[in-house]
Amino acid sequence: MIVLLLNLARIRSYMETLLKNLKVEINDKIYVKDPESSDLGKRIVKHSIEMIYELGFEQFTFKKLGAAIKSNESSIYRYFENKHKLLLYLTSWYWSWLEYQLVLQTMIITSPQDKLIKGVEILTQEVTQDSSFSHINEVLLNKIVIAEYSKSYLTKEVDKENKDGYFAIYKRLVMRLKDLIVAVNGSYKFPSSLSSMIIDGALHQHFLKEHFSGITDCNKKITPTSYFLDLVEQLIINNGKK
Amino acid sequence: MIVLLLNLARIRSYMETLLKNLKVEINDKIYVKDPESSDLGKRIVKHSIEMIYELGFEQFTFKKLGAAIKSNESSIYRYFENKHKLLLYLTSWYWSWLEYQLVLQTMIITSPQDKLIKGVEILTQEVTQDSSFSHINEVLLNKIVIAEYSKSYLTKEVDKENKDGYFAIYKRLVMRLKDLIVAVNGSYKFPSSLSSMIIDGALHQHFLKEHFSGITDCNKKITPTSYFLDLVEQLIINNGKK
DNA sequence: CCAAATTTAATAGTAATACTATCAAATAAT
DNA sequence: ATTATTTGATAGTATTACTATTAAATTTGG
Repeated sequence: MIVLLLNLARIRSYMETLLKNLKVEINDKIYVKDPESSDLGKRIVKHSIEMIYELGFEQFTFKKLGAAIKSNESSIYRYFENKHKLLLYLTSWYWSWLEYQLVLQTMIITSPQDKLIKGVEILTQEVTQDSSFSHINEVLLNKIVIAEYSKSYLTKEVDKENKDGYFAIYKRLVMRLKDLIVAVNGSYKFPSSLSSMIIDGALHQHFLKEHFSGITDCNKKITPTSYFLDLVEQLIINNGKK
Repeated sequence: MIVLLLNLARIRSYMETLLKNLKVEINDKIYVKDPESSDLGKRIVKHSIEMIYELGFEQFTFKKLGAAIKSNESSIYRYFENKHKLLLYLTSWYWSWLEYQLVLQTMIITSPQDKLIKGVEILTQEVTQDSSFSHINEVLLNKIVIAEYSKSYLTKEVDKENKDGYFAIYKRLVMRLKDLIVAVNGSYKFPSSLSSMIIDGALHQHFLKEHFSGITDCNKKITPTSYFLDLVEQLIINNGKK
């Protein structure tokens, strides 16, 4: 009984530590003023998600956003230097949210294999319901990440921005999946590449099934998740068992 | 002897058919005027490759290109509607060139496994030497494809442009690799997804090793090719043997 | 090889984008 | 209630992404 209580206490403390680290905390160099700190900031975030989803990143402008929220273009510049920084903010928020899902939902699983399977599921499935956070629509944000995330790092400024930590959350998430892979099969030679490929590849397969359906096996029935689960099973789990 | 001659004749005719289909022929809706048809057109292509490589696609403009080739901005618009179309042209050229490499270099291989291995090598390795085509630098073009290709399809116009056949060469190349996969292991459930993932994933891994080296196992010694070869060996070749 | 047709260069101009600056009005904090 | 901060409104700049026009240069066909 005492052992049980001690374990519970340990688990609780462990969870608290994790949850603290997992708060959606975005590098404050990404914004000029924290959009979470005001009503206007939250409206900027909320409506920018809707507008980028509808118009695409190229057609989206601060002027249009200003009109949509009945605020002024110049006010938006007080929160974000430019739309690139806003995209970095939104995608960082998304990866942070996904990391939170990953850690929370794998925490209670003890089997490394089941942990890995759950992890792959979380990181490759489509987001279908808008949960918890009031002003942020995760369903749309998932679609934005599929269509726009690569534009945030395929720039000439990537090395500088990487140094400034703008991609830290994304990279940490890749490393978490890598750790799950290594835990099942320590002898696999390319755990980091596999992890980064699963996360990026899932975005790509989701894109393909919507737009280039001829070059993917994924569709409404066969999900990217089932493809990547099969992949991981063959490469990591089955070989890990041997 | 006669049999041998007949075979040679058949092989030659087969090669001719293939080479005809493989001529770098780009959908003529991509350009206003064929850049191959004039000296100015070739200079536009040659220098746009150098400029996009140096400046990145966002900073590259027709005005700057005009200045670089000592020609006029308006003259460039007679060849390409806008820089997006120019990017489509360059990347189509690249995929066509790669397809040519793929078909030519796998043609003489009879073993399906060796064919697949060679195919994966061709489609995942870095381009290191500028061959054959006078005014097009394939080494730079490969780097442009790594850094910019996804921008050509991650747009709101993708479905329309896809219907117009702007991505046909790329998709055909994915299908060719898929065919190589199926030839080795017909029971693998996701040959198209694996093929598209290898081609896109190789670009991604090349990017990561240059800019986010922490989340890939690839580097100067461990190439993306060795990673993808191992993948294909485990998923397709070993299981195909069983 | 000369005239006609085509291509290219030069210039100008437009609408939109991506900002910056200024200042007044509204709101919140002490 | 006063002060500080935030927001809104207006204006302005440099650059981009084009289009239009016309003259000069080049190519081509008879």
